[in-house]
Amino acid sequence: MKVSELARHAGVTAETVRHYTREGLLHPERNPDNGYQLYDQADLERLRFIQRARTLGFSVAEIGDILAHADQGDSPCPMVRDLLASRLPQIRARIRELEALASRMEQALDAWAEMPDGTPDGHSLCRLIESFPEETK
Amino acid sequence: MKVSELARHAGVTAETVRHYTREGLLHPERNPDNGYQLYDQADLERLRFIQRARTLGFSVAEIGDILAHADQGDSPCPMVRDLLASRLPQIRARIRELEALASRMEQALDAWAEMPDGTPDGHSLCRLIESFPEETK
DNA sequence: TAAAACCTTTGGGTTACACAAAGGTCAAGC
DNA sequence: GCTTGACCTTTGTGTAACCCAAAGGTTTTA
Repeated sequence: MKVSELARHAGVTAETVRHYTREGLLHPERNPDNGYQLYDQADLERLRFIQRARTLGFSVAEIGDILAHADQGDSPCPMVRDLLASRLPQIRARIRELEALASRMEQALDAWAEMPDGTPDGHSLCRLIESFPEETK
Repeated sequence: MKVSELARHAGVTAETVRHYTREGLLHPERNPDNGYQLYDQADLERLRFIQRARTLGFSVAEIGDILAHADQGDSPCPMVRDLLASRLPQIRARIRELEALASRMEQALDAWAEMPDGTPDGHSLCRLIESFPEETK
């Protein structure tokens, strides 16, 4: 398979396939006649593995490590468990941050509903934003 | 004030101040003797404005636009309202994405609790990940 | 006066690709 | 045989908001 063919089979763009190949996650052969990259069925499975791992939140670099371990015959499973377990609280923290942000945004829009637009006057750039309380952490 | 002084007053790093200056959000004068950037009280207020806007989710580029408008004497308030109103649903969408991700991660950790680690065997790289259902969207 | 502390600019790193450019390859139709 | 369109290659740039290192000048302080 050529780049685009593999990409089509997996539902990604050719650029994505090239990216994973550049990053060392896929190891295509080369057609000696034209230099084209040639992928086989195993690469397709590998690409699908990458996709599954991506939906679980693993980074491309992490998946590279996982694949490298597996390629050496070592079980990547303990690493996989650890990565996921340590990433989960980070995701939860990020969610809380975004929820706090959304609350601030809503609160601001609410408070601003009754405020008029102002013209910058040297003291105030935009009273809407200035009316917003500063962070106190 | 020099870079680090301004930074200290606002509780950010000197790098951040330099960044905003490079991006055109702050316009320090120059000490002709040594080329140092000189900030005044108005710059400190401006920096605090930037911080408030950042906590509301505005990007540095957007804040640059807001400040540029204000500097021209135009009220940036309508822009500010619009930006915030259109950003809010995006934030909510992002939250839902992350919640879905967190669910998948939890579900995976649960399911894996009873699974043994495996050794890659040519068919399987890591059954943990492979056991996870593919995305069907 | 020497060292510590701070200033400057330039350039590279982070994440996961997207995209454009310049040029070679290939299959199909005329 | 040749043109055209589709696809391949590599290289380099852009994204967001900074962080950090390097090399070299300046200021402050002991």
